[in-house]
Amino acid sequence: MDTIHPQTIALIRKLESIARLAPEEKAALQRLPLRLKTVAADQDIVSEGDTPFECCMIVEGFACRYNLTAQGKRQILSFHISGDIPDLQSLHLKVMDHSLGTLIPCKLAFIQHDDLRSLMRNHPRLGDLFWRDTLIDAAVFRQWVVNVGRRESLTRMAHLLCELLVRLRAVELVDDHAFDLPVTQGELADALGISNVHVNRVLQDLRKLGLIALQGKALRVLDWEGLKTTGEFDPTYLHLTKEEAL
Amino acid sequence: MDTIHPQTIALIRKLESIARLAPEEKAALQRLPLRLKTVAADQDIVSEGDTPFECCMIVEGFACRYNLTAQGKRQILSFHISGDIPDLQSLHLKVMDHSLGTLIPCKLAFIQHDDLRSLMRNHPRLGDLFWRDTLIDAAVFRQWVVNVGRRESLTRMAHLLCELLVRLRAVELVDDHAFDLPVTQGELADALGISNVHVNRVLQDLRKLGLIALQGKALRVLDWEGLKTTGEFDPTYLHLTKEEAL
DNA sequence: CGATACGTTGACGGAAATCAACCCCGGTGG
DNA sequence: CCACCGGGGTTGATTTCCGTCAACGTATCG
Repeated sequence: MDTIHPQTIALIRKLESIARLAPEEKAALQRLPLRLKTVAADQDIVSEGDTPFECCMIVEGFACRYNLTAQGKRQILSFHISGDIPDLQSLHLKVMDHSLGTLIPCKLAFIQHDDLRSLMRNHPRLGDLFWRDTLIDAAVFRQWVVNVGRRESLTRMAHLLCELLVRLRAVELVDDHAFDLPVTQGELADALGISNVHVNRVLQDLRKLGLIALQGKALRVLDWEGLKTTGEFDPTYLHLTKEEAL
Repeated sequence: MDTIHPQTIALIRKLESIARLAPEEKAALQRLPLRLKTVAADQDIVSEGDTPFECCMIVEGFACRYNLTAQGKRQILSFHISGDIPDLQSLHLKVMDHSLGTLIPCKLAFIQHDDLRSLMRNHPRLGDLFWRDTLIDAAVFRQWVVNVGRRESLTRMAHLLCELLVRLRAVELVDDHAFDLPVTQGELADALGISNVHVNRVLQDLRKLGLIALQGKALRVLDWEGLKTTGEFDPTYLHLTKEEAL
């Protein structure tokens, strides 16, 4: 019951990227009861219409939230990485209005709503912090609205890559501007609201501009300043504590 | 200090559309200290980069949150109506990552962060309710991502009109499928990520299909079922307590 | 009553979708 | 061991939706 769970390291690292944690808060997080699960690629973790009684923390892997239109088109709403709790909103919104699925095999840790609630009762600052986390979530959605609504496809792609780099770096998954991008071009297309064919062309353009190198799933940003400029990227909306200028 | 403020009626009505309120909670809301202000059309209430110390409640009028791209294009992120507190997120996100502005002259009521915090301390259920409100906010952003990313312009417009009708009806601003839409076509364009010329054509298409009547700012939905169908509209994401089927 | 903002219409152009091959590569099974 | 298969990536040809430009109509207001 009071076991310390190493899987919470990812969560703590993520939360520390958006706020300070007191030692006793970290300890309380580490004692959260977890239900561990490994899930294959392309599986729903939670589906639209579900009424979950627990939240899902990504320990390792790559997941996304998405919606399907009546025409059967998919729009990916956000990508999620180690330390994220993508369905934290289910604490206060009973019915899922979108789905959460894996993109590659994932290690997950489920946390009961009740356990989260008592944690927040005992540690009000953690309650505020989780609220803050969902607010940052919303800020990211806002940027995505701008991205798909008002930016041309090259800018869109650059912006997405910038966001991923900064978020991955915050949880130490970036090695000198290089990181793993384990998604298909079709999935990028569904995130950016463009076609998979066009994703291919835009990625080539970014390569020709000398901004990125991409071989297989290995992405290296060759010109960070240039990528930020073409992506019109300003990390303010991620509300990180240490401004990761770099 | 313990004055009862009639301006909170709008807020209470809005909160009651997404949860039940206990009498003492309503009373506490009515005693919130307010700073009233009237603002002309097309004025920023809060601007990107600001660090507000208070939140803004719309008593009457029509406002929007928006962002500007490097190319000077505007993307409207959400519309806000009577009872909304569009910048509630500033409680936990110090820096505004977008702007909040009026679309028509508005009556506003500002509430100090500190007053909100003590309100939530004394009434934890209200704290949860405000959190819930920001989560619904995020759900609306998600739908907008889908709308702008994966729907064609006619569907997009229909979806937006459906959302506005349901939200306005929840605060009793709809009279038998008719309501005031006090925004220009250019503003609709900035919300939908299309051009103002195209907005004009899409609105004409909706009229030709017999779905809406629009003269000046007066919008009447002639075929609600038809509009919902062409807009692929499912109100679940608004998380209203009484499902406004109608 | 002119100034100005908003709405409407038509002509034209362009960014990206769609369609259709084809390639490459890893996995599987005969 | 190699043939087959299928998913993902790449490329070119064609189409389409929507943007841009430009002109004109209309309404509101100081």
